[in-house]
This record gives sequence, structure tokens and C-alpha cells, in this order.
Amino acid sequence: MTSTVLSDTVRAHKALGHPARIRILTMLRAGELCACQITAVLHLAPSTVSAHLAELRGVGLVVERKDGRWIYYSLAATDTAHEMVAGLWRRIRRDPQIREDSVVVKRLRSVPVEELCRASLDIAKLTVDPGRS
Amino acid sequence: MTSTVLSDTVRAHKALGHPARIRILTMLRAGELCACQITAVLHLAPSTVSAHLAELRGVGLVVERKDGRWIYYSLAATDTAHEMVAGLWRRIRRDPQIREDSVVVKRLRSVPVEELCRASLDIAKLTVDPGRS
DNA sequence: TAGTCATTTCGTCGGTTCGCGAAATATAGT
DNA sequence: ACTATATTTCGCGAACCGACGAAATGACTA
Repeated sequence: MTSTVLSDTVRAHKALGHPARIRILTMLRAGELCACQITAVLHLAPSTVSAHLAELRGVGLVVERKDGRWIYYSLAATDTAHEMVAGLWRRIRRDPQIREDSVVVKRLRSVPVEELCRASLDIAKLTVDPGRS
Repeated sequence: MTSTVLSDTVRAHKALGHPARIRILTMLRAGELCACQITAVLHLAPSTVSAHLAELRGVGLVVERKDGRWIYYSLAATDTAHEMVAGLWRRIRRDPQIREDSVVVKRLRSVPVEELCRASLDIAKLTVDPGRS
């Protein structure tokens, strides 16, 4: 696999060239999320979300951490990742879809992952506990 | 055509998701260039270069100015364009291909456009005049 | 008016991307 | 061992992208 600065930069920008992947990156700004949580927000097939996450990981924007049955994703701690996400955020933060994602994610975080999965990733079925960050 | 912050951002990043378009944007940092000059540097068919330029213009990163037979392209004077190209430049400036482009462009600028076109866009045929900026 | 030349538009072909469902993988609980 | 389940991998069809050459456009030049 040929890797130059140019081709790496192309790949990174291609990774941001899809709404689902932009939504994932901005969601992760607030902290790690497991694949099922991301799937619940995006309303896409798990296999589709997995492919998006694999691409983000492939270009080094995202990092995974395994914990039992769940795989948690978070933003990579590299300079490039920080800069790209920061630049992205400056433009994207006004978008209504992105804003809504952030409130949905906040609700997700107020509930244990197991419960979300028990509810078949359907956020509407969650019993929200307002007492958590 | 639906236009939201998110979809516009996706389109902009897609535009940077190709080496030819990244090379064009970085070339234009030093000032405007006509389509034939860009074609000479990239070694692509004129119709291909035209398509890349059309895409860059479509997402508002680049602007065109007509002057007789020639069409000059330059970076758009918007905040978004400035920010994206600045962020891009920070990563791309070390790339050998990009560096070489910049010396080729410098040679191109030392010669009137008509002469380049008379030489069938073949840079090797140019009689370089070292006495110009 | 006719000719030349820079550029774009159009049609096409091969390759890539994106979505899904089905099957494979791996981990936890019983 | 067996089951349940979170995630990935695989295979596929539809849509999109990028390259080219040929033809159209538009502007100088003789």
C-alpha cells in the first residue's frame, strides 16, 4: 500500500466525504461510543455502520477499544485527527442534524448500553434517567 | 438541490478527496492560473482538468475569470475556502509531488501563456526566462 | 467570413462507493 | 456445551466517479 502525504490526505478527506462519517466524528467529540450506540443514532444497518467505522479507523481518525461484547470507538489522539475534527466542527456545528444528534447522544449516555441493546437500538423505547452527565 | 450545512460540508470534503484537485488548490495559493497551465502541470486531458475545476467551482472553493480565450482560476475569497486551504496546506506542504508542482508552476509563470500553448502544453519545450517573479 | 485555438460539454467505459441481508466471529451467561 | 448477542465480513446490486476522445462553444486573427 503506497502511502505519501498526498495520498494520505486524499484518503482522510474522502473519509469526511460522507454525512454518516461526519456525524460519527462529531458525536465522538463528546467521548467514546460503542458501535450499537452509533447505529441507534444513525438508523443504518449495523453492517453499514461497521463499514463506516472501519474506514474512519483505516485513515487514523478513530480508535477502537474492546470491552467484553462491546467495541468502543473514540477520536484518535493524533495531531491530524485533532486538527481535522476541529476544522470540521467549526463549520458543522450549526447544522440542525448535527445538533439533534448531540441531544440524542446525551440521552443515550444517560442509560447503560445493555438497556439500549435490549430495546433493539430503538431510542424511543429507552427509559431516560435525567440524573447523569 | 438540497443545501444544508452538513451536505455542503460533505461536498467540500469530497472535492478535496482527489489528488488532482488537492494539487490544483495548492497551486492556486500562489495566484491565479489558466486552465491550460493547470493542464500542463497535471498531465491530464483538458476535459478531465475542466471537470475537476468545475467541481471545485461548484463547491465554492475556486472562482473563474474570463480573459479573452483564456479562463483564469483562483482561490475563492470566502472564509470557508481560506480555512480549508489553510488546513490543507499545513498537512500537504511536505509532499514531494506538491513541492515539485510549485517549482513547475514557478517556471510556468516566467513565460507568457501564449508560448506555453504554442508548445502544446509541454513544459519541457519552454524557453525559460529567469528574470521574473 | 473563415480559421485557429482554449475551453467546455457529452457519451462512454471501467472502477469505486454505499446500502443491505446473510453468514461468520467472538464474547458473556447458563 | 449451548444460547444469546454485539460486531464484522462477505456478496451483491444500484448509484456515483474519473478518465478519455469527439464534438460543441466562444473568442481572437487574418
